[in-house]
Amino acid sequence: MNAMTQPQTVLTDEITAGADYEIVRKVIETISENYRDQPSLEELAASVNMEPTALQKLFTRWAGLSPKAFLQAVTLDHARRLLASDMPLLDTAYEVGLSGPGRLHDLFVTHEAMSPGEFKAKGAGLAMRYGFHACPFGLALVMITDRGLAGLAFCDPGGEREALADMQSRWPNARYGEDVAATAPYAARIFDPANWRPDRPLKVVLIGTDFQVSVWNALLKIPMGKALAYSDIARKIGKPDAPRAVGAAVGANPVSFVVPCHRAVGKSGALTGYHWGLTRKRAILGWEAGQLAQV
DNA sequence: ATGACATTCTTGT
DNA sequence: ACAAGAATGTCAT
Repeated sequence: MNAMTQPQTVLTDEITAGADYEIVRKVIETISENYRDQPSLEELAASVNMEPTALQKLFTRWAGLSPKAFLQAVTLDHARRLLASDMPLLDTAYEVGLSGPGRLHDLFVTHEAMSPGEFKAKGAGLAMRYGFHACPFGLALVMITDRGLAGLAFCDPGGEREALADMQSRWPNARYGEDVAATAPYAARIFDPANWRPDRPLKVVLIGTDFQVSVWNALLKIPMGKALAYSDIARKIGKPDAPRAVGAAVGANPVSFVVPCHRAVGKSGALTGYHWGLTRKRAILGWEAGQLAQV
């Protein structure tokens, strides 16, 4: 009955990309459940009924990392190393210095917060356009206003309606309309590192409470390939005793991936929760490790 | 390793 | 206004 609300926007090549992610996702799941046992390529391939070489190729093309290297990247030790680097992340002016070595910079964004009045209206008078697009982590729901990107959510094929409802509940009074042509350029820019350039920053509108916006700001200053503990973020925004509230605020981030909520981890380096699924958090972290490895 | 609880902010009633 | 919940952290077993 809801067939009409299922957007028929997925092109052929995007469908195969989605199917690939399904396989990759299963493998990642297997890896993260048994990473202590160091599952071999053969075992992983068997778990998804594939030839080892085929899986190797698919996985590497997807992540820029072999399954074995990926296994390394989601290990506790690795996350701990990301934390251990004691460079003064949040004290340096992040916007200026990063244009240096080729592709080694992050997605650049300019962001503005919504005025308190607009926030209180829960999106009233806001025209929200949205579209679903294939990305390396499944399907991405991109939502934009005329002031820039306002929302980014993830789902698996078939979960479109649920993801859309999740996002709409955040701004119940906004008007919504599907507009894939308008959102497609955003998706292309966000998920292709080749388009991450300071001269073409991405416009983002942050819609949230003061506390939430300050947390999201802190997240934006974590460079790719680094991570911060929730308690560290709490300290950085001047609320050292509120790590749990930080966790809640991170989880409420409506623009996932662009605001790198996946770079917040537990103090021990353990990957804790993720609104769109812990597997996806691992996938994103592994994918970022692959991007860095390609430089 | 496991579990209780402390502490802060958001949200729905 | 109040109570419950949240993507945590810590301390005691």
